[in-house]
Formats: sequence, C-alpha cells, structure tokens
Amino acid sequence: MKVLHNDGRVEECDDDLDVLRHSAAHVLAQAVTRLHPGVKLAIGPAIDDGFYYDFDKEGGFTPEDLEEIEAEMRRIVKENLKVETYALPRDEALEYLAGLGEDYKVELVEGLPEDERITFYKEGEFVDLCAGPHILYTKGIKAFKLTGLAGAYWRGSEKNKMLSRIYGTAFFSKEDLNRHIELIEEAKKRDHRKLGRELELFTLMDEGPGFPFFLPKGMVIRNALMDYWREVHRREDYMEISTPIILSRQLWETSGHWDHYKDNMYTTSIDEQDYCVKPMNCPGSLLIYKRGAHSYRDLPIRVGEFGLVHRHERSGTLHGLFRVRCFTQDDAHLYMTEEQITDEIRGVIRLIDEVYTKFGFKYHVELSTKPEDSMGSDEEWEMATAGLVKALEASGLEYKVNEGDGAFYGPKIDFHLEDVLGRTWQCGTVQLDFQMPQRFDIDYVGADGEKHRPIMVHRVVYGSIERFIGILIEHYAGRFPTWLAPVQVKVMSVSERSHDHARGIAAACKAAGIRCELDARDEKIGYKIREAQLEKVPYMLIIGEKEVESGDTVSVRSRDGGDLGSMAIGDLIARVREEDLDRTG
RNA sequence: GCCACUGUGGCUCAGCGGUAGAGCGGCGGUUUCGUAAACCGUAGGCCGGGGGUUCGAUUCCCUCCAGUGGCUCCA
Repeated sequence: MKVLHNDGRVEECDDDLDVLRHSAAHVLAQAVTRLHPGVKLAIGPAIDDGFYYDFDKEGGFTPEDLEEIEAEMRRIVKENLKVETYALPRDEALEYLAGLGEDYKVELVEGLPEDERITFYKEGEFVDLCAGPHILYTKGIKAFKLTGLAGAYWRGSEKNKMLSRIYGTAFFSKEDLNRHIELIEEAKKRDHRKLGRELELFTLMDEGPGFPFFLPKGMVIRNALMDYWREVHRREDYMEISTPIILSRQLWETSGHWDHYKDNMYTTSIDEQDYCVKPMNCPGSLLIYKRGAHSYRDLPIRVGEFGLVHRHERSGTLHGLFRVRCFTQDDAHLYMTEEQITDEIRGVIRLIDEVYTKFGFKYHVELSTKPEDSMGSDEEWEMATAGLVKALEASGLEYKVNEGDGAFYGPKIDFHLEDVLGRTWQCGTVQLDFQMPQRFDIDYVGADGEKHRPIMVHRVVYGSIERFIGILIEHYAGRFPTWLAPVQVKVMSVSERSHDHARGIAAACKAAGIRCELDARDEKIGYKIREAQLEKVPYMLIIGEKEVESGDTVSVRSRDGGDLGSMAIGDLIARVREEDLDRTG
C-alpha cells in the first residue's frame, strides 16, 4: 500500500490496518459532517479491531442514523476523493478551527507543544486536524462496516461532556471483513452468560443485580476449582482460615478502607453500632495474625482464605460473572521479613503461572504503581515497587507498567486473562504492602530478641472464583475437561429393554465416584445423544440389548471424539477416574 | 454513574392502538427405537414495575427497575 505522510511524502509500505482504519475514521467524520452539519468533531483513531470517531451532537445518533452514515461513507469511497495534506502555522490553524466552531480541535491544538508542526488532511470538502499518515484515495477503503454506537467522555474523563462515539471496522478485503464478522458471531456463542444459562451453571436475577446465584452444576465446577486450589496450596505450605463477612466500622477505619474505599463498601448497623460488609479480606487476616506472638522462625507465614467480599460497583459496569458485586477471592496473606520478599513473591508468581498453565491460559502481566488516592510515603511506595520489580525480573517475566493503578495500600503485579472477545480481565494479583502491618501494629520477634515489623503480601491466583469460572466457560466454550465437568458420564438406554441394565451401569459409575446421570426415558437414542451432546457431557454410555447380553461392556461415545466403540465398564470407569483425579482431561 | 439501545410464557423470537402467537422445552398419551431432534394432544403469559394520553395501551408518552454495547471505574 501507499501512504501519504504529513510532510507530503508518499511512501510504499506494507499493508497497515491502522492507517486504513484511521482513513476510514476520516471518511466517517466526513459523512457525518455532510449529513449532520454543525456536529463538532473530537477524535477518531484506529483501535485494535477497527476505529471510532467521537462527535458532539445534540441528542446523539440513532441506529437509523448509522445506516445513513454508512451509506454516505460508501458514496465518499465511490467518489474516490484524493487525500491531501498541508501544515498551518499555529495561530492560523487555531483561527481556522475556531472559525469552523471546532472547539475540541482547538483544544487539541492548544495542547500541542509549541514547536509541533500542525498538519491537516483534506479529502474533497472535508478537512481534519491530523498527524497522518493516510491512504492516498478514499477508494482504498473497500471493506468496512459501522459496528456500534456508544457514549464516551471527552478525553476519557467523566468530568467532561459525554460525546457520541461511532465504532466501525475496516479491512483490506471483503473476505477479511466477513471473517472478522463471523469470528464475532462465533465468539458470541461462547459468551459465558449465554452458556451459563444454557448449561445451568449460574444465574443472575433482578432481585440481586450483580449478585450471582450458583446452580448445582456451577457449584460442581466451583468445588473442583477449590479442591485443586487447596491441593496446591497445601503443597506450598499455606494454612487456611475463614473470617467474617461483617466487621465493625472501626476496623475499617484502622485499615484505611473507610478513608480510601468507603464508596465501594456496604454498611449496616447492629445494636446501634456501625458495621461494614467486607470488601477485602486483609483486615480479618491481620486480626488473626495479631492474636498471638510470632517469631522470626515462623516466617514466612502464608494464610489463605476463600473470602466472600462485597463491593458496590456502579450499575453500568456489571457484566455477567466478570464484573459482579459479590465475589469469592482465593485470597492469601503472606507475612515475612524484608529478606524474604523476593523469594516469596517469586513463589507466588510461579504458583500463578503453574495454575494458569494447567488451564492452558495465555496471560499478560502489568505492574500497577502508586495511585492518587493512597496511603504511605513516597519512599515506602518506591521500596515496595522496587521489591515487585526485582521479583518480576528474577522471574524473567515481561510486564508493562500501569501507572497509578495500584491498590491504595501498595503497588501490585496484575495477571490478565482474555475473554472470548479479546477483552482482558484482571485475575491474579500480587500486592506488596508496608502499610497494613503499621496500621495494625503487627510484629514478630527477631533473632536479636527485638520486635520487628513484618512485611505483608496480599495475593490471589484465580482472583475471583466467579470471574475465573466465567473465563473458563469461554475458554472451553462450555466443554469442560472431565475433572471440571458437572456431569462426567451420561448413561442412556436404547429402549425399554435396556432401562434396568442402564440403571445398574449408572449405579456402578456413581459408586466409583463418577459424576453420572442416567437417561432412561422412553426416547430414541439419537434424541438422548443430541441432548447430552448439547449439555457437553464428556462421556456418553449407550446401553442397548448388546450391552444387556454382554453384561459388563458399554458402548462409549465421547463428546469430542464421537463413537469410541465397545469397552469394558471397568476400563471406562478407570479412564474417567484417572482423568478426574490427575486433572488430565 | 453517564450515553445509546433493549425488556412479550422456562428458552429463542413474532405481533406494535381493539385485553396475545410460533418453535423448542414442560406435562399426558402413543411409539421401544443403536450414536445430534418419532408422532398426537395439552398446560403455561397483570406483554419488566408504576404513572399518564385514549372510549380502549403489549403497542404512544413520562418515570423507575433490569439487561446489552460502550465510556468511566475495578477482582
């Protein structure tokens, strides 16, 4: 493809979707300007899977507007306008934009450094402040589609006016565009909210927005995850505790949550005293630490807890199991000496990696630093952040820095997993905290016989069991491996004559510890198979007259591999048990 | 919370000024069948809640609630 740089230079270069999409954004803005004179333009960049443009339009756009705009865009493409570029001196640029009433563009120019070249791109009657580069002719935008309408704050701040954002996407070919559309359709089928309902894993009700209900089948997955968790954490010398959900407001004042986290906390009163529903588990853990004296010989102490926390999240942010108002953290708090910091954090990073790898997840890591609303001195934050960086580097992990996104009591390493649409969600996190130990005045007795302040690490692996299950549903598209599958084996009889034998087989599976269901309805076997297949049961046992005669063989169909033929019931049981206990399938 | 859109039986959806319909599922029969849907019958809905306009509202308007896509915010 050829691109036009803002100095007028034309360059031949590899196909670049960002340039194409950015040009598509200009065409979008041009179409909007033609159809809706007086609309003010904000910004219109290319993004990961397309582009958008923000407009300030009284009353916003309607879906019908979108169709008209898309049609107008096609016209502009067809007109095959030549794209040109030029620069203007700062004051002329400002005067020009002010003359057009483009207030947002004026603000953008005012924000540019004094010595910056201020460049414009022009196609036909349309001119936009832009650094480029762009394609040379509008005809280059062959395959595009407007995909959505949304509100977006000017400059991303909710203090500013809300603008109307139009999303779209563009590709070099129709085929690529169609593939992209199909991919999104495919992704929708894996949506954990849809599968959660269809597979009867969990439900959300009007009576508790953001407070998920887990159904029996969802609980099986939850329990399997917790069993696995307990197994690896026992191995890593973690203890387990459980702390109350409601604790006095005073405690939250001590911890700093009342000052820094109040807006997210539910409160209640008991016997005229103020209480809070816990949004985090750390204060409870600290109270337990404080119960007794600790020696340096005991450190590090690793204390885990499946803690149900409640946080008030704004209504518009709720999203299936990914963003809820109550969730269970697979939390743990590690108390240690300064010298132990690196090793302890490395151990946690290793553990998180082990668990994510078990599920076949790709993840990326971010280091979140001191937020605006925080407690503790800059020096402490620097020390803590340096401690995390050291552990990250010792672990050889790539990470990006997420400025200002730390917890109010300390910096953190965040582990992000992707959902089916490529949106990423924070799951695991490791936080280094110098504050809580001071606030709760906890100590240990050192080798010198003196009291010392331990360092505290907060960490989660799954993050939130709810969110993790949501990610798992999408990751497996509901086809859970045997060890997580709510129903591992479904026994189905071919006809009336095999009902009784099927009952016996199901009982044998159940006795062997397999999660098994029996389908002995008077239905055709094809119908039962279809249903079991839709329920995504890993193993289906077909029991007909052949099996009745042989007595100890079953006809096995696997969810993913189809008809596996005949097998001794003992072998089938052994196979399923092995996949379950070893968590290999 | 903000912007836009949506809300009809368990699920997926049609109807859009004259007090509701389909398919699947459920239930009752018939069928007894070998690897993704047998047939017949039947029940089930204050059309998200409240208010208004109208002779009359599922349909139009307002408002609240919930959901969806974003923004902001976060496990």
